[in-house]
Amino acid sequence: MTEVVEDPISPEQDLGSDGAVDAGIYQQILQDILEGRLTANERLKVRALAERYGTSTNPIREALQQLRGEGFVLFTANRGARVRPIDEDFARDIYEVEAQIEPYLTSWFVGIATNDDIRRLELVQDEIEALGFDDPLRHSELDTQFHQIIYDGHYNRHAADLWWRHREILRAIARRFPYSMVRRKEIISEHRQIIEKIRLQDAAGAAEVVRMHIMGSGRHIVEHMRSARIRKL
Amino acid sequence: MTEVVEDPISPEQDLGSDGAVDAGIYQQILQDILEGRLTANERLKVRALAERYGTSTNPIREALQQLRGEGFVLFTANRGARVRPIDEDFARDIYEVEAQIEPYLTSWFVGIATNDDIRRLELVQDEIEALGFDDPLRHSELDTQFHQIIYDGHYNRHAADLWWRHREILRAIARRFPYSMVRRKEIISEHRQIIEKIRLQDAAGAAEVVRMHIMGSGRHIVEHMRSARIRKL
DNA sequence: AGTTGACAGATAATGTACGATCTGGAAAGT
DNA sequence: ACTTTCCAGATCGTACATTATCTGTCAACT
Repeated sequence: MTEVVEDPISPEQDLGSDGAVDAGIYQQILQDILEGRLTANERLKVRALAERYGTSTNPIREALQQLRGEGFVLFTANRGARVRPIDEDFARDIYEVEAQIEPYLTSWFVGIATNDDIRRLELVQDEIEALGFDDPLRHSELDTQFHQIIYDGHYNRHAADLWWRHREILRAIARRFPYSMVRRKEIISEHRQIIEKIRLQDAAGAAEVVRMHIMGSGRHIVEHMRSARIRKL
Repeated sequence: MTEVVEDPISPEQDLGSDGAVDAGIYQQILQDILEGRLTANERLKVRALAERYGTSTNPIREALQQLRGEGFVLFTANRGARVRPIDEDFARDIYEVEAQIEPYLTSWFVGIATNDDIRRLELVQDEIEALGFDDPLRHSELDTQFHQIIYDGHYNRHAADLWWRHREILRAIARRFPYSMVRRKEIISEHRQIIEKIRLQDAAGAAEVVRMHIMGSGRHIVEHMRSARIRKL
Protein backbone atom coordinates (compact mmCIF):
# COMPACT_ATOMS: atom_id res chain seq x y z
CA MET A 1 0.00 0.00 0.00
CA THR A 2 1.21 3.46 -0.81
CA GLU A 3 -0.99 4.89 1.90
CA VAL A 4 1.78 5.53 4.34
CA VAL A 5 -0.16 6.88 7.25
CA GLU A 6 2.30 8.88 9.23
CA ASP A 7 2.36 7.23 12.57
CA PRO A 8 0.44 9.56 14.84
CA ILE A 9 2.61 8.65 17.67
CA SER A 10 6.26 9.25 17.29
CA PRO A 11 7.30 11.65 20.02
CA GLU A 12 9.25 14.48 18.56
CA GLN A 13 8.93 14.03 14.88
CA ASP A 14 7.31 17.16 13.62
CA LEU A 15 6.91 16.13 10.00
CA GLY A 16 6.73 19.30 8.01
CA SER A 17 3.06 19.73 7.28
CA ASP A 18 2.01 18.00 4.11
CA GLY A 19 3.86 16.39 1.28
CA ALA A 20 7.38 16.84 2.50
CA VAL A 21 8.26 13.53 0.94
CA ASP A 22 11.65 13.91 2.46
CA ALA A 23 10.72 12.94 6.02
CA GLY A 24 14.32 11.97 6.37
CA ILE A 25 16.11 9.26 4.52
CA TYR A 26 16.64 7.54 7.82
CA GLN A 27 12.94 7.24 8.50
CA GLN A 28 12.26 5.88 5.04
CA ILE A 29 14.90 3.20 5.20
CA LEU A 30 13.79 2.17 8.65
CA GLN A 31 10.22 1.84 7.51
CA ASP A 32 11.30 -0.17 4.51
CA ILE A 33 13.16 -2.54 6.78
CA LEU A 34 10.36 -2.88 9.29
CA GLU A 35 7.68 -3.29 6.65
CA GLY A 36 9.74 -5.91 4.91
CA ARG A 37 10.40 -4.08 1.69
CA LEU A 38 14.05 -4.51 2.44
CA THR A 39 14.33 -8.15 3.32
CA ALA A 40 16.47 -9.94 5.85
CA ASN A 41 20.18 -9.96 5.13
CA GLU A 42 19.68 -7.99 1.98
CA ARG A 43 22.72 -6.03 1.04
CA LEU A 44 22.32 -2.31 1.30
CA LYS A 45 24.36 -0.75 -1.47
CA VAL A 46 24.69 2.94 -1.08
CA ARG A 47 24.47 3.78 -4.74
CA ALA A 48 21.33 1.74 -5.23
CA LEU A 49 19.68 3.28 -2.20
CA ALA A 50 20.72 6.75 -3.29
CA GLU A 51 18.97 6.09 -6.57
CA ARG A 52 15.93 4.67 -4.84
CA TYR A 53 15.42 7.57 -2.49
CA GLY A 54 16.44 10.22 -4.94
CA THR A 55 19.49 11.58 -3.22
CA SER A 56 23.20 11.12 -3.27
CA THR A 57 25.31 8.68 -1.36
CA ASN A 58 26.35 10.62 1.70
CA PRO A 59 22.91 10.95 3.27
CA ILE A 60 22.45 7.24 2.71
CA ARG A 61 25.74 6.39 4.32
CA GLU A 62 24.91 8.48 7.34
CA ALA A 63 21.44 7.06 7.68
CA LEU A 64 22.89 3.57 7.55
CA GLN A 65 25.35 4.42 10.28
CA GLN A 66 22.56 5.66 12.47
CA LEU A 67 20.60 2.50 11.84
CA ARG A 68 23.70 0.57 12.66
CA GLY A 69 23.88 2.28 16.00
CA GLU A 70 20.29 1.34 16.64
CA GLY A 71 20.91 -2.23 15.61
CA PHE A 72 18.78 -2.43 12.50
CA VAL A 73 21.67 -2.74 10.12
CA LEU A 74 24.82 -4.80 10.34
CA PHE A 75 28.17 -3.75 8.97
CA THR A 76 31.16 -5.73 7.88
CA ALA A 77 34.41 -3.95 7.26
CA ASN A 78 34.91 -3.14 3.61
CA ARG A 79 31.82 -5.11 2.77
CA GLY A 80 29.16 -2.65 3.67
CA ALA A 81 25.78 -2.95 5.26
CA ARG A 82 23.03 -5.49 5.25
CA VAL A 83 19.61 -5.66 6.82
CA ARG A 84 19.55 -7.23 10.20
CA PRO A 85 17.22 -10.20 10.05
CA ILE A 86 14.21 -9.55 12.18
CA ASP A 87 13.41 -13.14 12.88
CA GLU A 88 11.67 -15.01 15.63
CA ASP A 89 14.74 -15.00 17.82
CA PHE A 90 15.07 -11.27 17.56
CA ALA A 91 11.41 -10.73 18.33
CA ARG A 92 11.67 -13.04 21.30
CA ASP A 93 14.77 -11.25 22.55
CA ILE A 94 12.98 -7.97 22.41
CA TYR A 95 9.77 -8.93 24.11
CA GLU A 96 11.62 -10.73 26.85
CA VAL A 97 13.54 -7.58 27.56
CA GLU A 98 10.30 -5.66 27.51
CA ALA A 99 8.84 -8.14 29.94
CA GLN A 100 11.48 -6.92 32.34
CA ILE A 101 11.32 -3.22 31.63
CA GLU A 102 7.62 -2.52 31.31
CA PRO A 103 6.67 -3.91 34.71
CA TYR A 104 9.35 -1.69 36.18
CA LEU A 105 7.98 1.34 34.36
CA THR A 106 4.44 0.47 35.32
CA SER A 107 5.01 -0.03 39.00
CA TRP A 108 6.38 3.48 39.31
CA PHE A 109 3.40 4.86 37.45
CA VAL A 110 1.10 3.31 40.01
CA GLY A 111 2.63 5.57 42.61
CA ILE A 112 1.96 8.81 40.76
CA ALA A 113 -1.19 8.06 38.79
CA THR A 114 -4.01 10.51 39.28
CA ASN A 115 -7.70 9.92 38.85
CA ASP A 116 -7.34 11.79 35.63
CA ASP A 117 -4.74 9.33 34.38
CA ILE A 118 -6.99 6.43 35.18
CA ARG A 119 -9.87 8.08 33.41
CA ARG A 120 -7.75 8.54 30.33
CA LEU A 121 -6.76 4.90 30.39
CA GLU A 122 -10.39 3.91 30.63
CA LEU A 123 -11.37 6.16 27.78
CA VAL A 124 -8.76 4.63 25.51
CA GLN A 125 -9.70 1.15 26.60
CA ASP A 126 -13.38 1.89 25.98
CA GLU A 127 -12.52 2.93 22.49
CA ILE A 128 -10.43 -0.18 21.93
CA GLU A 129 -13.31 -2.39 22.91
CA ALA A 130 -15.86 -0.37 20.98
CA LEU A 131 -13.73 -0.58 17.88
CA GLY A 132 -13.24 -4.30 18.13
CA PHE A 133 -10.25 -5.48 16.19
CA ASP A 134 -11.66 -4.77 12.77
CA ASP A 135 -9.30 -1.95 12.00
CA PRO A 136 -5.89 -3.34 12.95
CA LEU A 137 -4.03 -0.14 12.32
CA ARG A 138 -6.38 1.87 14.48
CA HIS A 139 -6.24 -0.78 17.16
CA SER A 140 -2.48 -0.71 17.13
CA GLU A 141 -2.55 3.04 17.60
CA LEU A 142 -4.92 2.84 20.52
CA ASP A 143 -3.01 0.05 22.15
CA THR A 144 0.19 2.05 21.86
CA GLN A 145 -1.62 5.04 23.30
CA PHE A 146 -2.78 3.00 26.25
CA HIS A 147 0.72 2.03 27.25
CA GLN A 148 2.10 5.41 26.37
CA ILE A 149 -0.10 7.02 28.99
CA ILE A 150 1.66 4.87 31.52
CA TYR A 151 5.22 5.26 30.30
CA ASP A 152 5.35 8.74 28.89
CA GLY A 153 5.79 10.67 32.08
CA HIS A 154 8.35 8.36 33.56
CA TYR A 155 11.51 9.92 34.91
CA ASN A 156 13.61 7.22 33.30
CA ARG A 157 13.80 8.59 29.80
CA HIS A 158 16.31 6.01 28.75
CA ALA A 159 13.97 3.17 29.62
CA ALA A 160 11.06 4.94 27.99
CA ASP A 161 13.04 5.44 24.80
CA LEU A 162 14.02 1.80 24.84
CA TRP A 163 10.39 0.89 25.19
CA TRP A 164 9.47 3.07 22.29
CA ARG A 165 12.07 1.60 20.00
CA HIS A 166 11.13 -1.93 20.89
CA ARG A 167 7.49 -1.17 20.45
CA GLU A 168 8.13 0.20 16.98
CA ILE A 169 9.78 -3.02 15.97
CA LEU A 170 7.18 -5.32 17.41
CA ARG A 171 4.38 -3.22 15.99
CA ALA A 172 5.83 -3.44 12.52
CA ILE A 173 6.08 -7.19 12.77
CA ALA A 174 2.65 -7.66 14.31
CA ARG A 175 1.09 -5.62 11.56
CA ARG A 176 1.52 -8.58 9.27
CA PHE A 177 -0.63 -10.85 11.41
CA PRO A 178 -4.22 -10.88 12.62
CA TYR A 179 -5.21 -11.33 16.24
CA SER A 180 -6.66 -14.65 17.23
CA MET A 181 -9.97 -14.66 19.02
CA VAL A 182 -8.36 -15.87 22.19
CA ARG A 183 -5.72 -13.20 22.07
CA ARG A 184 -8.33 -10.49 21.65
CA LYS A 185 -10.10 -11.50 24.80
CA GLU A 186 -6.84 -11.72 26.68
CA ILE A 187 -5.80 -8.25 25.63
CA ILE A 188 -9.05 -6.72 26.78
CA SER A 189 -9.01 -8.62 30.03
CA GLU A 190 -5.42 -7.76 30.78
CA HIS A 191 -5.88 -4.09 30.05
CA ARG A 192 -8.83 -3.99 32.40
CA GLN A 193 -6.82 -5.73 35.05
CA ILE A 194 -4.00 -3.25 34.66
CA ILE A 195 -6.38 -0.36 35.16
CA GLU A 196 -7.84 -2.05 38.19
CA LYS A 197 -4.47 -2.69 39.80
CA ILE A 198 -3.50 0.90 39.22
CA ARG A 199 -6.71 2.07 40.81
CA LEU A 200 -6.01 -0.13 43.82
CA GLN A 201 -2.47 1.24 43.95
CA ASP A 202 -1.17 -2.29 43.81
CA ALA A 203 2.17 -1.69 42.15
CA ALA A 204 3.38 -5.27 42.36
CA GLY A 205 0.09 -6.57 41.02
CA ALA A 206 0.12 -4.13 38.11
CA ALA A 207 3.70 -5.10 37.31
CA GLU A 208 2.80 -8.75 37.26
CA VAL A 209 -0.18 -8.28 34.97
CA VAL A 210 1.93 -6.19 32.61
CA ARG A 211 4.56 -8.90 32.53
CA MET A 212 1.92 -11.45 31.59
CA HIS A 213 0.54 -9.07 29.02
CA ILE A 214 3.90 -8.62 27.32
CA MET A 215 4.77 -12.27 27.40
CA GLY A 216 1.42 -13.24 25.95
CA SER A 217 1.66 -10.65 23.24
CA GLY A 218 5.20 -11.67 22.43
CA ARG A 219 4.43 -15.33 22.21
CA HIS A 220 1.50 -14.56 19.99
CA ILE A 221 3.74 -12.72 17.57
CA VAL A 222 6.45 -15.35 17.58
CA GLU A 223 3.96 -18.12 16.97
CA HIS A 224 2.64 -16.26 13.98
CA MET A 225 6.13 -15.74 12.65
CA ARG A 226 6.97 -19.38 13.04
CA SER A 227 3.78 -20.42 11.35
CA ALA A 228 4.34 -18.02 8.47
CA ARG A 229 7.89 -19.21 8.03
CA ILE A 230 6.96 -22.88 8.00
CA ARG A 231 4.19 -22.25 5.54
CA LYS A 232 6.74 -20.84 3.18
CA LEU A 233 8.86 -23.97 3.02
CA MET B 1 48.97 -16.56 36.86
CA THR B 2 47.91 -16.58 33.28
CA GLU B 3 49.09 -13.05 33.22
CA VAL B 4 48.30 -12.80 29.57
CA VAL B 5 46.38 -9.60 29.51
CA GLU B 6 44.24 -10.99 26.82
CA ASP B 7 41.91 -8.04 27.01
CA PRO B 8 39.08 -9.99 28.53
CA ILE B 9 36.85 -7.07 28.00
CA SER B 10 36.21 -5.53 24.71
CA PRO B 11 35.19 -8.02 22.05
CA GLU B 12 37.14 -6.69 19.13
CA GLN B 13 38.68 -3.49 20.28
CA ASP B 14 42.41 -3.26 19.98
CA LEU B 15 43.33 -0.32 22.14
CA GLY B 16 47.06 -0.20 21.97
CA SER B 17 47.45 2.21 24.85
CA ASP B 18 49.49 4.87 23.11
CA GLY B 19 50.16 3.32 19.76
CA ALA B 20 47.43 5.55 18.45
CA VAL B 21 46.33 2.66 16.36
CA ASP B 22 43.43 3.67 14.29
CA ALA B 23 40.97 1.45 16.13
CA GLY B 24 38.21 3.24 14.34
CA ILE B 25 37.23 6.84 14.63
CA TYR B 26 34.03 5.74 16.27
CA GLN B 27 35.79 4.09 19.19
CA GLN B 28 38.02 7.07 19.71
CA ILE B 29 35.20 9.56 19.84
CA LEU B 30 33.19 7.32 22.13
CA GLN B 31 36.10 6.96 24.50
CA ASP B 32 36.66 10.70 24.48
CA ILE B 33 33.05 11.23 25.42
CA LEU B 34 33.01 8.60 28.13
CA GLU B 35 36.32 9.68 29.60
CA GLY B 36 35.16 13.25 29.67
CA ARG B 37 37.63 14.69 27.19
CA LEU B 38 34.62 15.81 25.22
CA THR B 39 32.45 17.47 27.80
CA ALA B 40 28.70 17.55 28.21
CA ASN B 41 26.82 19.50 25.56
CA GLU B 42 30.03 20.35 23.78
CA ARG B 43 29.49 20.98 20.13
CA LEU B 44 31.03 18.41 17.86
CA LYS B 45 32.20 20.22 14.76
CA VAL B 46 33.16 17.83 12.04
CA ARG B 47 36.02 19.89 10.73
CA ALA B 48 37.61 20.18 14.15
CA LEU B 49 37.21 16.51 14.87
CA ALA B 50 38.61 15.60 11.48
CA GLU B 51 41.68 17.62 12.36
CA ARG B 52 41.89 16.08 15.79
CA TYR B 53 41.74 12.49 14.63
CA GLY B 54 43.74 13.03 11.50
CA THR B 55 41.18 12.17 8.89
CA SER B 56 38.68 13.93 6.70
CA THR B 57 35.13 14.85 7.47
CA ASN B 58 33.14 11.95 6.14
CA PRO B 59 34.40 9.32 8.56
CA ILE B 60 33.63 11.75 11.36
CA ARG B 61 30.14 12.39 10.13
CA GLU B 62 29.43 8.70 9.91
CA ALA B 63 30.86 7.97 13.33
CA LEU B 64 28.70 10.71 14.78
CA GLN B 65 25.63 9.23 13.17
CA GLN B 66 26.39 5.89 14.67
CA LEU B 67 26.84 7.48 18.06
CA ARG B 68 23.58 9.26 17.54
CA GLY B 69 21.87 5.95 16.98
CA GLU B 70 23.36 4.70 20.20
CA GLY B 71 22.28 7.79 22.04
CA PHE B 72 25.64 9.30 22.89
CA VAL B 73 25.31 12.39 20.78
CA LEU B 74 22.33 14.57 19.99
CA PHE B 75 21.60 16.19 16.67
CA THR B 76 19.78 19.35 15.79
CA ALA B 77 18.85 19.98 12.19
CA ASN B 78 21.38 22.15 10.40
CA ARG B 79 23.23 22.67 13.62
CA GLY B 80 25.07 19.44 13.95
CA ALA B 81 25.92 17.29 16.88
CA ARG B 82 26.68 17.84 20.52
CA VAL B 83 27.69 15.53 23.33
CA ARG B 84 24.86 14.05 25.26
CA PRO B 85 25.34 14.99 28.90
CA ILE B 86 26.10 11.91 30.92
CA ASP B 87 24.81 13.14 34.22
CA GLU B 88 23.47 11.53 37.34
CA ASP B 89 20.04 11.09 35.87
CA PHE B 90 21.42 9.27 32.90
CA ALA B 91 23.54 7.00 35.08
CA ARG B 92 20.56 6.28 37.26
CA ASP B 93 18.38 5.53 34.26
CA ILE B 94 20.90 3.05 33.03
CA TYR B 95 21.55 1.16 36.19
CA GLU B 96 17.87 0.91 36.96
CA VAL B 97 17.34 -0.70 33.58
CA GLU B 98 20.24 -3.01 34.30
CA ALA B 99 18.68 -3.89 37.61
CA GLN B 100 15.83 -5.32 35.57
CA ILE B 101 17.81 -7.00 32.83
CA GLU B 102 20.72 -8.58 34.66
CA PRO B 103 18.60 -10.60 37.08
CA TYR B 104 16.73 -11.92 34.07
CA LEU B 105 19.98 -12.88 32.34
CA THR B 106 21.35 -14.43 35.49
CA SER B 107 18.38 -16.58 36.34
CA TRP B 108 18.63 -18.29 32.97
CA PHE B 109 22.32 -18.87 33.48
CA VAL B 110 21.59 -20.72 36.70
CA GLY B 111 19.76 -23.32 34.68
CA ILE B 112 22.63 -24.10 32.35
CA ALA B 113 25.69 -23.43 34.47
CA THR B 114 28.17 -26.29 34.65
CA ASN B 115 30.67 -27.02 37.35
CA ASP B 116 33.23 -25.63 35.02
CA ASP B 117 31.39 -22.33 34.82
CA ILE B 118 31.23 -22.11 38.57
CA ARG B 119 34.90 -22.85 38.83
CA ARG B 120 35.69 -20.08 36.39
CA LEU B 121 33.61 -17.67 38.43
CA GLU B 122 35.46 -18.65 41.55
CA LEU B 123 38.82 -18.24 39.90
CA VAL B 124 38.00 -14.75 38.80
CA GLN B 125 36.58 -13.90 42.18
CA ASP B 126 39.66 -15.27 43.90
CA GLU B 127 41.77 -13.02 41.78
CA ILE B 128 39.57 -10.05 42.55
CA GLU B 129 39.99 -10.57 46.25
CA ALA B 130 43.68 -11.31 45.98
CA LEU B 131 44.23 -8.13 44.06
CA GLY B 132 42.30 -6.00 46.47
CA PHE B 133 41.15 -2.75 44.95
CA ASP B 134 44.56 -1.24 44.55
CA ASP B 135 44.60 -1.42 40.79
CA PRO B 136 41.22 0.01 39.80
CA LEU B 137 41.64 -0.68 36.12
CA ARG B 138 42.52 -4.30 36.68
CA HIS B 139 39.69 -4.66 39.13
CA SER B 140 37.27 -3.23 36.64
CA GLU B 141 38.44 -5.74 34.08
CA LEU B 142 38.03 -8.64 36.43
CA ASP B 143 34.64 -7.48 37.59
CA THR B 144 33.50 -7.21 34.00
CA GLN B 145 34.90 -10.65 33.34
CA PHE B 146 32.96 -12.06 36.26
CA HIS B 147 29.64 -10.90 34.91
CA GLN B 148 30.61 -11.68 31.37
CA ILE B 149 30.96 -15.33 32.22
CA ILE B 150 27.34 -15.26 33.23
CA TYR B 151 25.92 -13.24 30.36
CA ASP B 152 28.09 -14.18 27.45
CA GLY B 153 26.45 -17.43 26.49
CA HIS B 154 22.93 -16.19 26.84
CA TYR B 155 20.58 -16.87 23.97
CA ASN B 156 19.20 -13.35 24.19
CA ARG B 157 21.88 -11.54 22.27
CA HIS B 158 19.93 -8.33 22.26
CA ALA B 159 19.81 -8.24 26.03
CA ALA B 160 23.46 -9.19 26.27
CA ASP B 161 24.42 -6.40 23.88
CA LEU B 162 22.37 -3.98 25.88
CA TRP B 163 24.18 -5.08 28.98
CA TRP B 164 27.52 -4.58 27.35
CA ARG B 165 26.72 -1.10 26.18
CA HIS B 166 25.41 -0.07 29.54
CA ARG B 167 28.38 -1.57 31.27
CA GLU B 168 30.74 0.39 29.07
CA ILE B 169 29.08 3.61 30.07
CA LEU B 170 28.97 2.92 33.77
CA ARG B 171 32.51 1.65 33.76
CA ALA B 172 33.76 4.84 32.17
CA ILE B 173 31.99 6.93 34.75
CA ALA B 174 33.03 4.79 37.67
CA ARG B 175 36.63 4.99 36.61
CA ARG B 176 36.71 8.52 37.94
CA PHE B 177 35.87 7.47 41.45
CA PRO B 178 37.40 5.25 44.11
CA TYR B 179 35.53 2.50 45.90
CA SER B 180 34.58 3.16 49.46
CA MET B 181 35.60 0.59 52.05
CA VAL B 182 32.01 -0.40 52.60
CA ARG B 183 31.39 -0.84 48.93
CA ARG B 184 34.43 -3.11 48.58
CA LYS B 185 33.14 -5.45 51.18
CA GLU B 186 29.70 -5.45 49.64
CA ILE B 187 31.04 -6.29 46.21
CA ILE B 188 33.00 -9.25 47.47
CA SER B 189 30.14 -10.49 49.59
CA GLU B 190 27.63 -10.16 46.78
CA HIS B 191 29.82 -11.93 44.27
CA ARG B 192 30.26 -14.80 46.65
CA GLN B 193 26.54 -14.94 47.22
CA ILE B 194 25.89 -15.02 43.51
CA ILE B 195 28.23 -17.96 43.07
CA GLU B 196 26.59 -19.72 45.95
CA LYS B 197 23.08 -19.24 44.61
CA ILE B 198 24.18 -20.53 41.25
CA ARG B 199 25.71 -23.57 42.84
CA LEU B 200 22.46 -24.22 44.68
CA GLN B 201 20.58 -23.74 41.42
CA ASP B 202 18.48 -21.12 43.10
CA ALA B 203 17.56 -18.97 40.12
CA ALA B 204 15.27 -16.61 41.98
CA GLY B 205 17.82 -16.15 44.71
CA ALA B 206 20.60 -15.42 42.27
CA ALA B 207 18.41 -12.93 40.46
CA GLU B 208 17.64 -11.14 43.69
CA VAL B 209 21.27 -10.89 44.73
CA VAL B 210 22.19 -9.57 41.32
CA ARG B 211 19.49 -6.95 41.53
CA MET B 212 20.87 -5.81 44.88
CA HIS B 213 24.36 -5.84 43.46
CA ILE B 214 23.43 -3.59 40.56
CA MET B 215 21.39 -1.21 42.65
CA GLY B 216 24.17 -0.89 45.17
CA SER B 217 26.78 -0.32 42.52
CA GLY B 218 24.58 2.20 40.76
CA ARG B 219 23.81 4.16 43.85
CA HIS B 220 27.47 4.20 44.70
CA ILE B 221 28.28 5.76 41.36
CA VAL B 222 25.50 8.30 41.48
CA GLU B 223 26.44 9.39 44.97
CA HIS B 224 29.97 9.98 43.79
CA MET B 225 28.76 11.96 40.82
CA ARG B 226 26.56 14.10 42.99
CA SER B 227 29.35 14.71 45.41
CA ALA B 228 31.79 15.62 42.68
CA ARG B 229 29.29 17.98 41.11
CA ILE B 230 28.51 19.75 44.34
CA ARG B 231 32.16 20.10 45.15
CA LYS B 232 32.61 21.99 41.92
CA LEU B 233 30.10 24.71 42.75
C1' DA C 1 39.19 -34.00 -18.30
C1' DG C 2 38.57 -31.86 -14.03
C1' DT C 3 40.18 -29.29 -10.26
C1' DT C 4 42.93 -25.67 -8.39
C1' DG C 5 45.14 -21.27 -8.23
C1' DA C 6 46.38 -16.88 -9.94
C1' DC C 7 45.47 -12.84 -12.40
C1' DA C 8 42.46 -9.02 -14.37
C1' DG C 9 38.43 -6.47 -14.73
C1' DA C 10 34.23 -5.12 -12.49
C1' DT C 11 31.84 -3.66 -8.51
C1' DA C 12 31.30 -1.45 -4.34
C1' DA C 13 32.99 0.38 0.06
C1' DT C 14 35.76 3.94 2.09
C1' DG C 15 38.16 8.49 2.04
C1' DT C 16 38.90 13.31 0.12
C1' DA C 17 37.53 17.62 -1.82
C1' DC C 18 34.33 21.11 -2.82
C1' DG C 19 30.09 23.82 -3.40
C1' DA C 20 25.29 24.95 -1.77
C1' DT C 21 22.55 26.24 2.06
C1' DC C 22 21.51 27.32 6.58
C1' DT C 23 22.40 29.65 11.23
C1' DG C 24 23.82 33.13 14.51
C1' DG C 25 25.61 37.10 15.55
C1' DA C 26 28.06 41.39 14.68
C1' DA C 27 27.91 45.74 12.38
C1' DA C 28 25.34 49.37 10.16
C1' DG C 29 21.40 52.14 9.81
C1' DT C 30 17.16 54.29 11.51
C1' DA D 1 17.53 50.84 21.77
C1' DC D 2 15.64 48.17 17.93
C1' DT D 3 15.70 46.43 13.20
C1' DT D 4 17.91 45.03 9.20
C1' DT D 5 21.77 43.62 6.52
C1' DC D 6 25.54 41.10 5.83
C1' DC D 7 29.16 37.82 6.61
C1' DA D 8 31.82 34.15 8.84
C1' DG D 9 31.44 29.52 9.97
C1' DA D 10 29.32 25.22 9.98
C1' DT D 11 26.25 21.68 8.23
C1' DC D 12 24.52 19.09 4.45
C1' DG D 13 24.59 17.38 -0.32
C1' DT D 14 27.23 16.19 -4.65
C1' DA D 15 31.11 14.65 -7.12
C1' DC D 16 35.39 12.35 -7.43
C1' DA D 17 39.53 9.32 -5.95
C1' DT D 18 41.28 5.46 -3.73
C1' DT D 19 41.21 0.97 -1.91
C1' DA D 20 39.28 -3.44 -1.02
C1' DT D 21 36.48 -7.32 -2.42
C1' DC D 22 34.00 -10.23 -5.65
C1' DT D 23 33.81 -12.79 -10.17
C1' DG D 24 35.04 -15.05 -14.11
C1' DT D 25 38.67 -16.65 -17.20
C1' DC D 26 42.65 -19.14 -18.25
C1' DA D 27 46.69 -21.69 -17.44
C1' DA D 28 49.04 -25.25 -14.64
C1' DC D 29 48.90 -29.42 -12.29
C1' DT D 30 47.09 -33.90 -10.76
